[in-house]
Amino acid sequence: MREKELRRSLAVLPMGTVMKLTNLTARQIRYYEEQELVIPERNAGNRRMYSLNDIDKLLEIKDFLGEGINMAGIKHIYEEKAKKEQEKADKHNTLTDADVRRILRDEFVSAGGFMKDNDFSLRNNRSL
DNA sequence: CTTCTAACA
DNA sequence: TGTTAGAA
Repeated sequence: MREKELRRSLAVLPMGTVMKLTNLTARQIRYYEEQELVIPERNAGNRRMYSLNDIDKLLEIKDFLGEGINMAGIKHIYEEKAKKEQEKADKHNTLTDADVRRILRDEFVSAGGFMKDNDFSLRNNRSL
């Protein structure tokens, strides 16, 4: 499920393709970039290159606009979404007590070269 | 031929 | 947002 995300993030679509896929004008697409929504990569020739995720976001923006939401509103929506994703990332990266114990054990093992005795290592593993 | 930036009879 | 000019 990680490989798929990588491919969806690959910027391989030029403006013309994005216009056809989203039915938006180049003017609009560039304007949304100015508003810091959907920032595309640039190729060697300074051409904007979009990813499939960018396409999804542009379509989402088009929907929001169609529902009568303005730029400020859309920006607010993504700001909130970014905050929640950050919180989740923080929690996901929090070490559990089990993680700390495992890391501590590995540190001691590599530092002292203990655990040569099988009985000792088995007893030690059982306690972890 | 396509896309980019900058600007507005 | 549309459109256009001139460059890349």
